[in-house]
Amino acid sequence: MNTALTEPPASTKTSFKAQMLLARERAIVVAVNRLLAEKGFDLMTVDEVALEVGIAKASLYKHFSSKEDLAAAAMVRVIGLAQAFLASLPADAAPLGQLKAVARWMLELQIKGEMPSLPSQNSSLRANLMSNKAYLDGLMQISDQMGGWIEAAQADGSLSASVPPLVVLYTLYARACDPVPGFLKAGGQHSDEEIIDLVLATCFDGLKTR
Amino acid sequence: MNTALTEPPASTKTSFKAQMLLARERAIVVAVNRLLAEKGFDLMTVDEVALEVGIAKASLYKHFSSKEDLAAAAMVRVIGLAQAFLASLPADAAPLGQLKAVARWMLELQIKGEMPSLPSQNSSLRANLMSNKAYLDGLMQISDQMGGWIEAAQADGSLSASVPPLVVLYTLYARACDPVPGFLKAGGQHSDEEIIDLVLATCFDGLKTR
DNA sequence: GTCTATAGACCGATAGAC
DNA sequence: GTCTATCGGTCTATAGAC
Repeated sequence: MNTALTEPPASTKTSFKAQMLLARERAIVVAVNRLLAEKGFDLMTVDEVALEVGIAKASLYKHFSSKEDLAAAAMVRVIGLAQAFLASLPADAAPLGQLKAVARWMLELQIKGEMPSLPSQNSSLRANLMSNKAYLDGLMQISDQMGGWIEAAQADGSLSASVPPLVVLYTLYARACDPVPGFLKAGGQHSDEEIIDLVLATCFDGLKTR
Repeated sequence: MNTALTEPPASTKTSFKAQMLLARERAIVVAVNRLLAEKGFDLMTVDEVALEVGIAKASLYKHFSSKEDLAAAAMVRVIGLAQAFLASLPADAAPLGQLKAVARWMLELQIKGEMPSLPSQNSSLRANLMSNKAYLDGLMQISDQMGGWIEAAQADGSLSASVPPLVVLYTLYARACDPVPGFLKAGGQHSDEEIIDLVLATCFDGLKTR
């Protein structure tokens, strides 16, 4: 056997343990993300999460002190994915194209069943999220970037100037929990790609004839 | 005293009792409707409903045999309201105008906090609703009527022909649970009327410049 | 006096927390 | 693996109508 593998330097020992913890934490968050997308916060049980990860429920509470914290971690993860996607976009593209790309990305995540959705009514959950710095900072950064594109797109005439930028931003965010893709998917008449194209078209072009 | 009031015909005796039952049933359904709009199905408790109506929980179960039945009754009520609204529309108006009117009606109901919203994930609830004839019949009738308008609007060129009618129908239905009005209302920058106009405009005209 | 409907205690199950 | 709270659902004693 390779001694480099069986006898790593002492410094990697703690690093290894830390990495295991990190890996398990990631696994937990991924599981929560999926369950949150599948059943929503209220119907997701902590037991399910532990079962899916394959660890004891008590171990969950070593990482996250409440069910709300679990959900918050999943939201922070998605925010991070969104930030990574935004950063991967070519900086010199047309602003309207950037906005469309973001909307498409959210719809793809949703239709793949990987978009966690929290009930907007649950106040304890909202309070928890609103005191989560990582979530708020990420959301703010995304909103700033998209806000810039929205203003640029209105300035270059591609986006309607009669809709306030905040309304545009919220309308795009709302694609993350749009029920229409799910309805269409259940209908079975369209492929996922067609569904996304249709929803994007109705969102940007409207229902009326152009 | 008026004997006509103190001594009604015998037939009104049972009618009076029945009317009281009916009135209470209506009160229950209205309360459920409000709570369903406010907190959603999962967070609404049967005790709350009983408290709001001012009757004992056991009395609730004289009228409705389960929490799912309560929710279904609220949905049937809203379906009935929608049917009444559709029937009140002038039959000779332009089809696009009819569709806009329906979307506006749904948004108004939602922004007033009177649109019950069920989690689309809860399967026991869905099964219950899907076996409710009154609900299904009402929904079908509404869909037929709106489907007719959609096809007419596409035929007269006012509605985009490149969007399948079913997608149009679902997109309009989705206004009932659109989170954008709630976000805008929380922002406090717009009146309810402005919010509805903005959401309707983005829905029918799209985000892009025309 | 009888009978119905009500109020409110009560039970079992489940889920979050430790 | 345990503890506790909560919630959906039921049971029983009682008040009031006839």
